Formats: sequence, C-alpha cells, structure tokens
Amino acid sequence: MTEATPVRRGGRQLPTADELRIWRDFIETTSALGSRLESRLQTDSSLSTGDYAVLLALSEAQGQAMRSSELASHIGWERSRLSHHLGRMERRGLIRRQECATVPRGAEVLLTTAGAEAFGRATFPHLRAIRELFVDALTPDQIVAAGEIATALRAHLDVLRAE
Amino acid sequence: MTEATPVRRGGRQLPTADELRIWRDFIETTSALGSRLESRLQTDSSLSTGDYAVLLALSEAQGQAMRSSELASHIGWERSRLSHHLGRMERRGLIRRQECATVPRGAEVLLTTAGAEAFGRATFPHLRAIRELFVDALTPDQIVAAGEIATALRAHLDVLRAE
DNA sequence: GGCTACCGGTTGACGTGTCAATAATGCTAA
DNA sequence: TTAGCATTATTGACACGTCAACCGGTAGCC
Repeated sequence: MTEATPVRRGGRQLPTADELRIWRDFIETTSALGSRLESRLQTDSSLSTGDYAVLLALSEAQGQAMRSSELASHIGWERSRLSHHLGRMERRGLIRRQECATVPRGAEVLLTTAGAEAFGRATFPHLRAIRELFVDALTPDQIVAAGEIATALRAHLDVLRAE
Repeated sequence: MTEATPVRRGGRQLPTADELRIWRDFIETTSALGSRLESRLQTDSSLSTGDYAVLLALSEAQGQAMRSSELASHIGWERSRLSHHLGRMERRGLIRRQECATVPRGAEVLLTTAGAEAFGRATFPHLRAIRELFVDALTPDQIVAAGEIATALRAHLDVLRAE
C-alpha cells in the first residue's frame, strides 16, 4: 500500500523559499490562464467553459443525449453541480431534460438544436484560443514537460485522495 | 492548407490532438490542485485562499494596515472583488475598515487580533499542504520546469493583453 | 406487509467572482 | 466659478461551486 516512511526530502517539513515562489507563480499563472480562456470563450461565443464541456459531451454522445449521472461522471462533476448548471443551460435553451423511460427516477439530458448550433459556433474560436494562449506560449519541449507535470500532479493527488 | 494568416508553427491554426490532450490534462489538473489546496486550507483553518492572501498581505504591511486599492494591486485583485471580500471578512471579524485620514475617499484596512491569530494558525498547515500536494509530487527538475512554464505562460499572457 | 437502506436527482443556503452602475471627492480647464 | 473628469470605493445583479438536506423510488430483509 502506501509507504509509511515519513521521510521527506532532506527531512524538511516546509517548502523552501524557491519552491514557494515557483508554487505561487505556477498556481497564479495557471489560474489566470484559465480565466483568460474562460473570458475568451465568453466573448467569442457567450458560453462558459462549463457550458462547453456539457455541450461537447452531448455532441459526442449517442443520439446527442445522456443520462444525467452518466454525464456527470463523464465530465467529472458532482451531481449537484451538474444539476445547477443544467438548470441554467435549460433556461437558455441549450439543453432539455426529460424523464428517462428505462431508468426509474433517471433524467435524460438532450442537446437542443440551439445548443448544437452554439457548440458549433464555439468550437473553432475556442481551439484557436487554446493554441494562442497555451500552445504558442511554450516550446515543444515545454509542452511535453507540462504534460508530464500534469500527469505527476494528478497521480499524486489520486494517491493522497486514496489515503 | 493555405496560409491566410500570419505564419504559425507548421502553418496550423488549431492545436494537434496531442497538444489538446496535454492542454486538458494540464488545465484540469492544475485547477483540481487549486481546489484541493483550497479545501485543505478550509478544513485546517476555516479560511479561503482569498482570506489567506489578504491576511498575508496585511501581516507583512507596515502597521498591519493598508489602503484598500494598494492592497488590491498588491494581491492582483480588482477593487470590486476586494470590496466584496473585505465585507465578508469584516463580518467574520478578521479585518476592520476605517476612513483614511490622508487620502480622500480612501479606506484603510486593518488586521484585527482575531485576523492575526487566524493567519498565524493557518500558515504552517498551509505551507505543509503546498509541500505535500505540489513539491512532493514532482522531481526537482520538474519543479524547475514548472517555474519556467509558468514564467513563459505569464509572459505570453502579458504580451497578448498588451496587444 | 412494513422497515430500512441506498440511489439518482433536485433544492436552498451561502461563499465567491465579474460586470456595470453608483457615489464621493479632488483636479483641471473653459 | 463651475462643468467636466479621473480616482476610490461600494453596491446590485447575476453566474458559478460546494455542502448538506431532501425527495421519490427500487430493493432487500425481517
């Protein structure tokens, strides 16, 4: 299972000043990058990244429809978050909800034509923004390194969560 | 493909599938990392990272007090956001606001003793969490690379914002 | 049958963030 | 002098996220 060894690098408890500076740069910059992409998507397409994730999943789904909880686990959201978000999207006519015939108490989420059109209009500018804000900012080596860092961080988060 | 626009790497307009996969890993993992740290700080100290940023800045300020807009630019927030946040922190007794004698229409933000104590209690667990969730997840080389990636992304964001 | 336990989904309360509008005050130029 | 005008801070409306409570239904189990 997990190693019981409490040994840390150099026996330190706390990050060094350098590590702390890098941490702050890293977390602030990545969050600024996220906000920036969010606002690009908003002005380009009047969608949030949440809207985009939902529309993307539904677009790729069989019959452009999915069960609510299936959708939630597909995009990694809590059910409550999805329910709130679907309510807002439904008000804007991007999706529809209906009772699921097969599953008791199940809700089917359907992509409306307005939703499909909004997604279609959003895709190209969104991908272009990803290129401009992320891909163009880094060298090919850095992009690879970014992928490895993400993988390592994710793996570590998963280990800690499992404990 | 014809290049109608300024030349991009390989003349591409859009990210490759690999780049897109790395982008998604990167942005989702870093945001999960942020949320995780947020929730650690919350359970350890009943503070949000916003609270922590404000308390840190005030702790280090002369007289543990700062003008509101000075504070805003110091931690990189919009004034509106800060004003909302200070309202919530004031309700909880972490800070106080008073008219600033020198500057017209200026508001002085003061650290209360309760705020100073809360910050004191929060610091150690927070730094420990940064080590556990970030530093311990990466090799020393990866930490350096993360710093360089953050620097490159930040510089690129600044360039685009200036345009 | 009735009790309980879980499952899928919704709801409400609340903290958080952005945007646009609104004061309140000093500076400047007609 | 006064009519703008910028600066400083606050406010209101709204989107978003989390947490905990709730609700309706199915499934075991006595």
